[in-house]
Amino acid sequence: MEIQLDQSTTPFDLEHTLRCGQLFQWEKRGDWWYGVVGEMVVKIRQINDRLVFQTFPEEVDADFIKNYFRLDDNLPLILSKIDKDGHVRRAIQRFRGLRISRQEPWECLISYICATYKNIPAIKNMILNLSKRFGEKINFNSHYFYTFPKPSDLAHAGLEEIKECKLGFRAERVLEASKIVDRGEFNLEGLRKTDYEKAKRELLSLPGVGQKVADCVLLFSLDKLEAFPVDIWMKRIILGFYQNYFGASFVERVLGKSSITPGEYETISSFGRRYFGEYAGYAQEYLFPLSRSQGKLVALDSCNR
DNA sequence: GTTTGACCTGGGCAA
DNA sequence: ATTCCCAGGTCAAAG
Repeated sequence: MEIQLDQSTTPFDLEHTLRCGQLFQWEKRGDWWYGVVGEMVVKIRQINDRLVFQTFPEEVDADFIKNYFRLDDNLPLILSKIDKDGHVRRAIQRFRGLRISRQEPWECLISYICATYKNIPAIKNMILNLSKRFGEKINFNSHYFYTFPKPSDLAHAGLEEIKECKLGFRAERVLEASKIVDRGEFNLEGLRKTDYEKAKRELLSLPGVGQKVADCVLLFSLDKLEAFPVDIWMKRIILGFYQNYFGASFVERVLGKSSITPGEYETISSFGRRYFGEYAGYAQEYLFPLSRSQGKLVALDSCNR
C-alpha cells in the first residue's frame, strides 16, 4: 500500500522520525525500515512524497500508518506555534517533517522504565530481549521479528527471567508495574482523556516512573503534546540556549552535575511548557536531535561559556 | 520541601 | 585489546 503525501500541507520525514530516538523497535535494512507495531511487522520506506508500506501477518489500511506517525497532526500549524526564536527555527528547518509517533501506551511505559540510566543501544537490546523471550515470533522476509510482550506475559514472568533480559535493577520495576497493569488496577488508556496534570500524577504512582518517564509516556503515547520531558540532553540544550530565562547560579549549578533534582526538573520542564505553549512536546522533539548531531555540540558549548 | 547516594551492567570508546 | 566510564533517572533515606 502507499500513502501520497503533500509536503506543503502534511510534511513528513520518515528518516528523521525513525532516527529521532523515540522508538526502539525499528531498524533499517537496505532501503527499507522494518519495525514491530502491535501484532505486526511493518515494512516501510519513503520516496519523496510517497510512503510505501507493507504489514505482516495482517494487512492494514493507510489509517493505521497515519495514526502511528501522527499524520493527523497539523504540523505546519504546530511548527508555526513553537517557532519562538532562532534556535528552534534552525531545528525546524533542519529536521522538517520530523513527527512524534503515537506509541501504544503499555509498550511506551515499559520501554521508558527500561530507558532509565541507559544509552539507546542498551535500551534497544533490553526491549529486544524482552520481546524475544515473552513476545510472539513473526517470520517475515526471511527475518524473525518479535512482538512486545503483553502485560500478563510480564506480570507472570519470574524476576530472574526478566533480569536475564539485561534489565538490571529495572527488572523489579518492570515486573511490579506489569502486575499492577495486568490486575486491571491502572487504566493507561483512560489517561488519554484525563488532563495533563492529573494524568501525570497518576503515572507517578507506578514503580519506575518518575517525572521524566511520565512525561515521555504522556507525550509519546497519550496525546499530551504539552508534555516537555527533560533528560540530561534536554537540560544541556535548554540551559545552553535559554540561560537568560534562568538565574545564573541555577544554570551553573544544574549544568555542573549529571543528574537533576525533581525541583530542577520542574523548573526546566515548566519553562518549556510556558515558553513554547500547548505544543511544547514538539519543540522538545525538534530540539532533542541537536544534541546528537555534531555541528550543534559546538554551538551548545559556546552557549555555555 | 530538598539533597544525597546507591543502583545492575551493557556498550562504547578513550573522556 | 582490556580497562574504564557513563548511561534518555528513580527511589529512599537523611538533614
